[in-house]
Amino acid sequence: MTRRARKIYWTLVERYPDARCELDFENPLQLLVATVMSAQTTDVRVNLVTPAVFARYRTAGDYAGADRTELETMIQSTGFYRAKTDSLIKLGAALVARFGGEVPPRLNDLVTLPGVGRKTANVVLGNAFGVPGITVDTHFGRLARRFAWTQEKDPVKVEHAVGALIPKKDWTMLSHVLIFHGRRTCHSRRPACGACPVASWCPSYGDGETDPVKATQLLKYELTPVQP
DNA sequence: ATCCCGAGGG
DNA sequence: CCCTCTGGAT
Repeated sequence: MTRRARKIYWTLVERYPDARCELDFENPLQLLVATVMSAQTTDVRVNLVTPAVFARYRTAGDYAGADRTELETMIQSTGFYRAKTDSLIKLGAALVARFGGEVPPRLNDLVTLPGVGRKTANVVLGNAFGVPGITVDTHFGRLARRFAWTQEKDPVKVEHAVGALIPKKDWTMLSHVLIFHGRRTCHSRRPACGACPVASWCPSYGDGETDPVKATQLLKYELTPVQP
């Protein structure tokens, strides 16, 4: 179990050498804001609006005192913009009120912030503070189940199960490569098994949910097919 | 139509 | 467990 998991992990690391956090940021606050905005949209789209947002709002207090309409307009193209604006304003206020305007480098503190769930918290910990964290998004959860690392759906249980298989120092990179793999190859509906570098170790290969032949035809990236 | 590196609320 | 929030790309 552990051996297979690590083999899959290292193979994916080689397959996605560019796997990393793709949100532009210079400090924890910027990453936190960008990550809150990234829900149900793409990093490319978030990076399109953050320059203007970061120029206008530089401190937690700036977000707390933001003009709602102005901020909504700036982040409108990222979707869910009313909920996100609401979160960012409350988030700024909470940072000022409870953490001296700084982003707390602890999971238990981060998840108490408005608009910050466990996934967002671990992104900030891993990429702004260098604290190893597993970010269980929809891709990560799906792949953890396909690889039979766990059948749990509760993100916390998934974290614990996978964390026991992969060394802690690799948790952040593991999150990135699984998410890359989920987006670029092992899609939810039509996984491109014909181009999957870990198909030979995948317990779900050919189980009916996957569609190797047709999925291969949908491949948009130049990946070398691997026969199991 | 379906999906996107979610979170909060019922 | 369910639902809602939203624009943009494919």
